[in-house]
Amino acid sequence: MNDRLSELREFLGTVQLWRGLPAEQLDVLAKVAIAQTYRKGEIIFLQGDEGRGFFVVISGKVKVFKSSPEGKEQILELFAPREHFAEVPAFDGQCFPASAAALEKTEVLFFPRTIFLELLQQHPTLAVNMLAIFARHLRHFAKLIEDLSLKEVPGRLAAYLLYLSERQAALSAVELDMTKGQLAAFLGTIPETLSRVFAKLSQDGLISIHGSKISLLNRERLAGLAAGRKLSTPQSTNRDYPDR
Amino acid sequence: MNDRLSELREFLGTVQLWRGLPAEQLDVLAKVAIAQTYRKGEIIFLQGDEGRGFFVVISGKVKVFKSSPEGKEQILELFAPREHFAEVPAFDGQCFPASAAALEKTEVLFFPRTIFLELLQQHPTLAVNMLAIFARHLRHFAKLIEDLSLKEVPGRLAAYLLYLSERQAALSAVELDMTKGQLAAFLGTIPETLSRVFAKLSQDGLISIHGSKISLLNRERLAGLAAGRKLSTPQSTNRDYPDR
DNA sequence: GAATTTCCTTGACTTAGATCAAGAGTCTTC
DNA sequence: GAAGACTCTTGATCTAAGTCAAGGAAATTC
Repeated sequence: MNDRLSELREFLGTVQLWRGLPAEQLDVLAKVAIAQTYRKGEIIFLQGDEGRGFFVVISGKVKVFKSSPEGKEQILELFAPREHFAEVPAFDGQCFPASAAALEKTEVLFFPRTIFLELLQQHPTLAVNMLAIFARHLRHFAKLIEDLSLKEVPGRLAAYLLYLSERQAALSAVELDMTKGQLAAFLGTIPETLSRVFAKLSQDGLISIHGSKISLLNRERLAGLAAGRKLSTPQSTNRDYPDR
Repeated sequence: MNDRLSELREFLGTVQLWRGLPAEQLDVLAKVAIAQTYRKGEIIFLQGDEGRGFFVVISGKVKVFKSSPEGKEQILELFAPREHFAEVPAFDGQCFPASAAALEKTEVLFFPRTIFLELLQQHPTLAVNMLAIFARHLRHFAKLIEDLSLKEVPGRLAAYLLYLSERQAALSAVELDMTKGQLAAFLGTIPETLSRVFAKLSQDGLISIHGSKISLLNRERLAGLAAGRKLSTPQSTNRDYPDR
């Protein structure tokens, strides 16, 4: 019994948000945390639901996404163990701005809003942690908006592959960290289109594909694509942007 | 001399971010603030520039935007007097994630990063103000991503018109708060397309247009469009979203 | 108040990407 | 290890929206 609690406390100490919190507070958190388990595909909350608190992933993987009436889906972010999501509704008390679902069997800890707000009052360091987290999300969203609005699918895919290669510290080959269908929803497209784009990049010799392993054969051209240049046009010098 | 300073102090007191700050601190801020003036169309900073601080609008209007090598532009947010922008780079010290330009003759106050961070340390209330501001931006970005990825241009326009009508507390007619060209960039499209969509909605009897004044003739169908339903399909009942 | 610039609209055309449909792999699961 | 269920690919077609081009309406400037 005590074991489980101290184990939990230790886990909480490794979570970004609670960094710098004294041990007694971690104990309090460990006691109020509500463990939940979700099966693969199960919904955790829906856009518009009342935001009663937020979640920390213990194991598994969670997608936070928007969906349209026609069933198309846009993944906003993915969360792995030790990461947390739905902090915004926990903070401002308004409804969830997106939905969340488990991509595989997933365990999370749920923290009710009230405890979160109390701690935020008492520990200024928490507010700074929180600001850093929000700032990261804002940068990520700004990037996503740029991709959706200004880049074509090949550019988005190229950018993602280069990002993966950086994250995995692998120059020549990367391993996709989700299914291609999920990647499509993450890049703002559909599986059919993504499949064709993979085929195209492969044909043009930029990558080669072996299941979920992708070899990056020409980083330079991939980077060009990611920067918004089309495949056909090798390079174009800078140009003026007339004020719209 | 003293007049200008006290005027400035008073102005700063009305800015969201500094809310709750004691008068002496406002004085300090008034002294370190650097006033800047920009002509219509002038760039304030470019994406990638080092983020040395942030800005409060005194008068005029500012757009924060992303642009592609081909010259297409996506406006992320617009800022009016008393609002501030570029808080994220001021907070995390990294480069600006987007560019900013004046849409008309604009006066701003610039606050160097260092002062901002100092105050943040000393006044926990500031961190909470800041969190509220970040939370608002995050919700706005999430909405923009949803619009870009899941809605067509007519839906985005309808949503914007309804938003304006709410903000202006006007049921029957709204006044556009920017040029149609800017609105196009705000909605993730180009002037030609927006113009056609305006014409379409007008033909179909949803709105009528008199310059920058738009009468909303059928809020219900506008709301349907904004929710992602197509113009042709009058309504469709809820449906399952198979897990992708 | 004429002139120049900026902004908006309309038309003809092109295209990226979505949709629909049908197979082909892969992976579970009993 | 066969059955079923996902997941991915490929082809044919459609369409929303971007591009190019040109004319008209407003608004600024001198």
